Amino acid sequence: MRKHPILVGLGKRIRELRIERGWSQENFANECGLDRSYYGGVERGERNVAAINLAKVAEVLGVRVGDLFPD
Amino acid sequence: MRKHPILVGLGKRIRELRIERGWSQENFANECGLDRSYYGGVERGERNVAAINLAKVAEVLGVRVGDLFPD
DNA sequence: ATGTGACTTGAAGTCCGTT
DNA sequence: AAACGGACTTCAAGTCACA
Repeated sequence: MRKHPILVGLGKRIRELRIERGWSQENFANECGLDRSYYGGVERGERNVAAINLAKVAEVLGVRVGDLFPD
Repeated sequence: MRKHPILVGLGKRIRELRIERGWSQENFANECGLDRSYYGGVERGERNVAAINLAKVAEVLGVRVGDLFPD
């Protein structure tokens, strides 16, 4: 599987924000309209997630898409 | 899914930044390691570009990935 | 130099399950 | 609650010819 550093950083950041908000992966994934299995892979940095799904995640988290990427 | 507003906004922003730097689509795409035709589609909002390609574009533009998304 | 349509291939994304 | 797998279907990635 792929573990591109960009994706790992992205996954870690999203996970942080989700946990801050007290969501489970499963509930959060459902809220975003994503499959729980797929979403788990995103947090683990194994999925090269595309822009529209990034936008969905950012919206549910209540942040801008840019905030999903670590500096 | 094609011409999604998120993608159109993203493409416009990327185009702005590219033109500011005086690149042609073709030269810029090559610099990013992308095909010019594919890249053109990104600027037109016709491609749901994924995180790794966003990272390539941001790097060549010298901005953070978050800066590619309009507020 | 860019827009566009058509195309193939590999990965994105879904749906079920078990650990 | 989360990781992980199999078996799918859909779409992003990447390329080309032509306008």
